[in-house]
Amino acid sequence: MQEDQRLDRQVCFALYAAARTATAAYRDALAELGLTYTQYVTLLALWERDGRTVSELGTLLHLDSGTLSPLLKRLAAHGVVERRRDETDERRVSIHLTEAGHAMREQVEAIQRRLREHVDMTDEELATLRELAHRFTGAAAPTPTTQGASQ
Amino acid sequence: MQEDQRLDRQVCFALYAAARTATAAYRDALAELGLTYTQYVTLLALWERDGRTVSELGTLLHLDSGTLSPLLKRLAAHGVVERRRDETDERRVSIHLTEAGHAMREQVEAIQRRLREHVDMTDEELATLRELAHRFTGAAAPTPTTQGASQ
DNA sequence: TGCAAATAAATTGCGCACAATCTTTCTTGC
DNA sequence: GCAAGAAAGATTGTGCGCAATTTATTTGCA
Repeated sequence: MQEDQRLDRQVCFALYAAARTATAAYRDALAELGLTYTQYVTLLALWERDGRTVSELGTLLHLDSGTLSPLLKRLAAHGVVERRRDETDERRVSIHLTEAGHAMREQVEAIQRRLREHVDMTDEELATLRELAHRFTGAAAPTPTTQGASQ
Repeated sequence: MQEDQRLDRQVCFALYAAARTATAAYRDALAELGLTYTQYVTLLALWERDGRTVSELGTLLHLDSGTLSPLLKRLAAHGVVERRRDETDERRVSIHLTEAGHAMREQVEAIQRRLREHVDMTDEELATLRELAHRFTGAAAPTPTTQGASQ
C-alpha cells in the first residue's frame, strides 16, 4: 500500500548498498597490500597529517576507540604505523606512519586511479554524489531523540 | 601532494560515512522494536513480497547466506518471521512474515516519516542522492579484476 | 592539597559482512 | 538409474562498528 516504503525508494538503503559496493570495489586491490577498507581510510587520514591521536582519527572517520584500538593494533602489527604514548598527556596515543606506511601511498594512488576509471560516471555526477552524501551525513547525524523527542 | 587523495575528496568515503549515519539514525527507534538496520531492510523486502527464499533476499539486499542465515534465525527467534523448507525443492528455505511481523509495518512507517522530517534536505535532493547512489552501485559493482585486469 | 569529575584508550560483547568451506538436495548427461 | 556437477543454505573464521564498561590519567575546584 505505502509506496514510499518500497526498498528502492529508500535513500538510506541506496546509501547502504552503495557504500558496500564501494568497499567491495577496493577489496581485492587493497588485500594485495594487506589492507582492509577501514585501514585504508585510516591511512588516508594519516597521510594528510601524521601523528594524529586515536580520538582525532575517531572524529575524522566517525569511529570510536572500540573500532580503532584493535584496528590500529593490526596496522602496527603489519608494520604500517607505530603507536606512541604522548609524553605530556599519558592518556593519549598518537599514531605515526612507518617507512612502509609512507611507501604505500603511491600504490594506493594507483589503485584509486584504476577504480575511478572503472566507474562509468562523470566527474560532475561523482562530485554531486559526494556533496549530497556529505550533506546527508551532516543533516542526519545529530540523533532525532536528542533534538526534539522530549515532546 | 596529490589533492585527489584527500579524505574529503573521496566519493567512497562520503558514501561510507553517509551509510553509517543513515543506519545510526534508525538505530534507537528500531531498537525499540528489537530490530537492527539490516533486519529492518529484510522486513522491507518481505513486506513487498512475502515468502521469499534466502537467495532472493540475498540478491535484493546484496547479502549472502553467511549474513542472512544467522540474521533470519534471529528474526525467527524474535517471532517476526518463520522459516519453511520448500516442499518441492528441499534445498530452499522460504521466509514468511508472522502476524507480529506484519503488525510491525505501521510502526516502522511512523519511524520512517519521523526520520524524513528530521533530515533538512528537499525531496529533490534526496531523490538525486538516491538515484546517484543507485547508479554508483550499478557502475562500481562488477569487480574491476574480473572485467579488465587480465592485461 | 585532595578528591570528584572529565577525558583518552582499551576491553568486552553482539551483530553484521564476507570469504571459504561443508552438507544436502537437485539437475544433468549418459 | 546413476554418477558428476551445480545449486541452496549453513557453518566457520576474521574484521569491522558500536554500546557499555573498565582502566589510567588529567583537570577542576572546594
